[in-house]
Amino acid sequence: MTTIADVARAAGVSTATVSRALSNPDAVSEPRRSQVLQAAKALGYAPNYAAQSLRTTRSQRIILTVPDISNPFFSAVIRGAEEAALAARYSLLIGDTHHDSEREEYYAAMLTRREADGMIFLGHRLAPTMVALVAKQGEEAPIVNGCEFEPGLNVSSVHIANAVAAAEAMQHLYDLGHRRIGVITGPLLSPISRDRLSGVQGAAAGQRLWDEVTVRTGDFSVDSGEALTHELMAGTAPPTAIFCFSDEMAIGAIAALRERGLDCPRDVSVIGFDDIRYARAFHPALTTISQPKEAIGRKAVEMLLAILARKAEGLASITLPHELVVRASTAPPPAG
Amino acid sequence: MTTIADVARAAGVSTATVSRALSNPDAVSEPRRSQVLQAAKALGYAPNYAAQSLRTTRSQRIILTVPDISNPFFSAVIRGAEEAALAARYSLLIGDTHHDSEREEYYAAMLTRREADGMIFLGHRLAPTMVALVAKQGEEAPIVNGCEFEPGLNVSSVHIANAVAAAEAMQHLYDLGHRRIGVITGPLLSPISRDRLSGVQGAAAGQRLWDEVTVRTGDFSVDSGEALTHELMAGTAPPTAIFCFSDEMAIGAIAALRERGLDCPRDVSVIGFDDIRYARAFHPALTTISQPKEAIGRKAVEMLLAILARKAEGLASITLPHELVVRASTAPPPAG
DNA sequence: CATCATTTTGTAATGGATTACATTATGCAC
DNA sequence: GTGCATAATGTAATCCATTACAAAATGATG
Repeated sequence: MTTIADVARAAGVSTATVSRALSNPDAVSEPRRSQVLQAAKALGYAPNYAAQSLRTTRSQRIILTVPDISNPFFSAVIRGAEEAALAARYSLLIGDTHHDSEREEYYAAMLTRREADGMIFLGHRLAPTMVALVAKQGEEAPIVNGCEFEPGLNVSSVHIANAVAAAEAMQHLYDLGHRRIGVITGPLLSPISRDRLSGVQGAAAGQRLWDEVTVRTGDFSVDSGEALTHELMAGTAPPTAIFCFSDEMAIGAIAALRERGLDCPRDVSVIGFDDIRYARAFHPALTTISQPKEAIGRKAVEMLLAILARKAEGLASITLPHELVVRASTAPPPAG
Repeated sequence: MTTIADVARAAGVSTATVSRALSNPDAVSEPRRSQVLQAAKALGYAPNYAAQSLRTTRSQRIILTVPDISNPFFSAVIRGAEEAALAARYSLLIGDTHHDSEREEYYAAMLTRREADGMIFLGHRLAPTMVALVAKQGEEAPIVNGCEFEPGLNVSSVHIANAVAAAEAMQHLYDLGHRRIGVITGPLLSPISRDRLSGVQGAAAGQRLWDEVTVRTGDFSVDSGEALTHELMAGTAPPTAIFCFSDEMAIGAIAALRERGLDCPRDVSVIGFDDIRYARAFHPALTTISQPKEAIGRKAVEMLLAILARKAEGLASITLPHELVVRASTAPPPAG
């Protein structure tokens, strides 16, 4: 491995000059600078990452944990984060937690070991190590929550207005003429689900139709959407529309309807949440709440970088715009 | 930050003993060991990653580059890789290249800087830095290719038998009675596409029906599947079945058929490739070639670790089993 | 109890870059 | 040409853990 000393020797200067020529060019006179650059190039020199990181106490890394990396919603967020990180010459370390707290803790420990300068977590749970860090460092703690917003955690976050979005989804169904609506939420441990449910309640109450809403708790998966739709449709007076808190569950819901010989949207409307990559190509194309996924990822990184640069002013909770995208999976209820 | 010296002081031993107690417990007598462990715990000590990495010249990191992280095929591979890496106490640095060679080079440079011990790339192109590394280190170069297999690259790889799989897909269509078949490939720069196309040719020639095959070159995206299907169907004597080299293109193909008022599989059968997460839930559920995505990721990591441990014996090119999954998007051609 | 082998522990060098501080070179004014 | 401010460069300490080697402790043997 070529070291800075090799370059220094080749260029006939000190290691200090090499270091400066590379990382702070203005501090070196032109002739030296090109000498150094040339020597570095000739030797194929690249600064050793560990040494640099040890000396500067900066890793230029961000650790991002996701509950499930193969979920296209999360992977879109990751994509945005990666982009923003790259632009700032940071790199992303990705941890798939599989919703498992042991893994969450494992990744959290990376901050302690200074493997990363900061952490972004997409989820609603904070590993004990991180809670301790927040307790100690307060708003200086280099932690940002993406997608969710749990005030008790005391960390900055980026998300959409989940309650508002959910209310809009409901209102869309009411506007189409639906009265009996089934709602399939995500786990109620997550604020995302609770917020959306509040929005549902608000919208329903506004129409004096809360009695006509049936709520079931899913887990965001296709399977749970499918199973719970069967449950909803099996009752007397089944709903004419189903609002799922994720597109995956909406896909499951539509599959269940089909299994029961029902057509979406003719017999039952379905509305999803997220606007994942396949929402448009699916048949029927999903009506859904579009989340600015890439932007959430980008913004989360930017917020984290601001904290790291000590430019953040207190905790921030940023709300990004969502959008109701009406496609083919919703329609007026069948006559009668 | 607490350092090893703090722990040493607190435990009344030397730093060497602390280091040993932590990373090589057998080398330390029982009483000391517990002294040290207790002190470390009390102080909340965790070894500094950069220092450790600098000293040992091991980063315990693997860099994995993907052309598009939000593609569920790749994210499933990543998931498998992450798992295997974690099991070996390595962590994964993920780089989304957006198919962009500059980014490929950027991530490749991480190896040079020793930010990672090895690299796995899902794609068919090797950045110049990596090519140079392979030229220098030969089969010792810590690089593994996932999904594709390009012999000229001289790196080990994990993949399925693409030609065989493609031939099986064609044979499935022939068995159903199809004669005129449209094929939508991926970019022919990638060996994956070329191999699959060879399989198609083999199967068609075996039936003496190569004349009846129409090939179009896509880019694996939903959009290209859609556009090229329109092209295929616009001709005189359009195909009765379409084989797409990715599920995403198959989804696009089915959408195009629907736009033309055609039903899949009644009027035209469609078969995909990959068996992504949504293949099953899509309507009609996709007939496709299932790739062992997680296993590819896992295996790639294992191969890389073997190279790093100098346990690999020469270049390896591992073929994992695929499977034709027949679902609802294929059926016999319409009568007449 | 002396001797030697074996464990255990400590001392200090090491990995490679950055940077405070010291030194030397350069430029400008008179 | 001298003196002084400023720019450029160099010397060496530093970041923190690991580990070769040296030293000390322990135990076994006769």
